[in-house]
Amino acid sequence: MLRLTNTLTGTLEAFEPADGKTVRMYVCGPTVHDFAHIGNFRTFVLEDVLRRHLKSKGWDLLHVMNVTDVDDKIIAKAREQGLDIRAYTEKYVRSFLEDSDALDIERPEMLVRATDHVPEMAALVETLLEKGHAYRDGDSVYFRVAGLAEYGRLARLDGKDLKPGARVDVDEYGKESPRDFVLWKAPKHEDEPRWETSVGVGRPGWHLECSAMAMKYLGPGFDLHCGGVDLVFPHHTNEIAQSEAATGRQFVRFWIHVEHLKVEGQKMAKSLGNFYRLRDLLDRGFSPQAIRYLYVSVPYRKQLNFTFAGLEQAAHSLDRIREFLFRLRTGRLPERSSEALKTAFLHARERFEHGMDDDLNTAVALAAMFDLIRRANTGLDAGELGRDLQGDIEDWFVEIDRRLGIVPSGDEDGVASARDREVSALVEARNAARRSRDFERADSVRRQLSDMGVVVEDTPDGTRWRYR
RNA sequence: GGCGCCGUACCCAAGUGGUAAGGGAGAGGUCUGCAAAACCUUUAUGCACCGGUUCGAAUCCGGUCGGCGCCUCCA
Repeated sequence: MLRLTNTLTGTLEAFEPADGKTVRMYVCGPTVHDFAHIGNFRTFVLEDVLRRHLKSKGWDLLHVMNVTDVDDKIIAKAREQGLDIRAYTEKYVRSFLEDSDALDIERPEMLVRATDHVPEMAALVETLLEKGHAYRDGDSVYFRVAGLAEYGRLARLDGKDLKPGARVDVDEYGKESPRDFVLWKAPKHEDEPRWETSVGVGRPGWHLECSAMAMKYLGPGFDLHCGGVDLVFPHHTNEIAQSEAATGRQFVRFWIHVEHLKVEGQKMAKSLGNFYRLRDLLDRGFSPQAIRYLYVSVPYRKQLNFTFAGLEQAAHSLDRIREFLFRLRTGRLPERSSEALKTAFLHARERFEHGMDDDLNTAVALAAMFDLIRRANTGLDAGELGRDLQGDIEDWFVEIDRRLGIVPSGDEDGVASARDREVSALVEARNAARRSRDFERADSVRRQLSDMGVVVEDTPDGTRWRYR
């Protein structure tokens, strides 16, 4: 049984899709005004882990992710560059998808852009106006929070504690109350992007797109909605308010929020010089998989302190997995395994699943995997791991990879290329030298291989090699 | 000021009343021509600190100190 912490109640609750079959899930995607940073990707990777876990439970998935491709920053930057917003954002949408692929993030069933759904948003505004939950000020439309008893429940605000002097957008002077938020913005400048819609000329407010698109594709009420913790208020709070005011029913059953990451103990900020995009880390020689491992190693509800030392540790942890699989695949194994080892294998698999079911406790899941690695290595040494388990264990690691995306591939054992044949010849030459006890020659070949990025290891079962 | 989270070994981290998982790093050892990998041993009588509840607390309660988040840009 899967249990997740629902922000709506603040407690761990058993989760299953309302219809028992298909999980309807909406995720707040990137605002494409710039390249996504490593903080964004922590959220997206952990949402991906959730997505994969839900699939493993046997449910179908309808996962919608939005791309916010119109907002103040986009408009300003596009204008600076003399581009229309579509042309401006295209580059960042593409880059987001490339980075997502590099991090092995699965594509949602639907990726939807705000600017493709303006009519739906306008329709939602109309409904809110009709029902008296919205009001006009000039060509702008605002949502009226007053009278909604439930407002702010998600963020645990009592609704009236707006800090005096808090930031209030200067163009929203037309609001009846500071708590109200804009649904539809009248154009401020001549060259601003605008849409002619049933509610008038202008552009949508921030929160509107998610309500409109989520309800269009997932229905007025659906199972799961995810995002970073910073979205709890105001974004998700306002999504709930406007959606439920329009439909009169519960918008989302489960809200899941991913904690932020810090960098070297501090908030990541351009002004602190600790702001990283994925590309920045790859340029420093870190693998996307090490980055993903670091994300996965800390459960989603805990702040992750991102450090380069931590990233190196993650890379080393990956090495341990890689070494084990290499040994498992290349070892000379007996026919049968010991009962104790079989039991340990089943126990590890169980513990992995229990960890994941317990609010996606990825740290426990990884611990279960490493326990099995240690136990299997011992078994390999003692000759108690047989061919009857070899395939099962390999299959399990394929499954772990399908679930967490953190298992190094076995590419080094792949189809022999011309280079592979060259390496094999050198390895054989080295062994010939070793047999004739010409260790100087043997070591010189080892150095040559090392320069080619090849690691050579001598084992009781013979010499094996792989690319570093 | 209001609401909330966190503080576990050198680093990361699990743990939600029953006597400290896991990973990385370090030290010693086994194996080994060398090297690597692997394995074994080792690194918290103690979980920020002080009290309390309890037969028993890292886990519950109160307080103190420290760090972080949100209170209309934010993943």
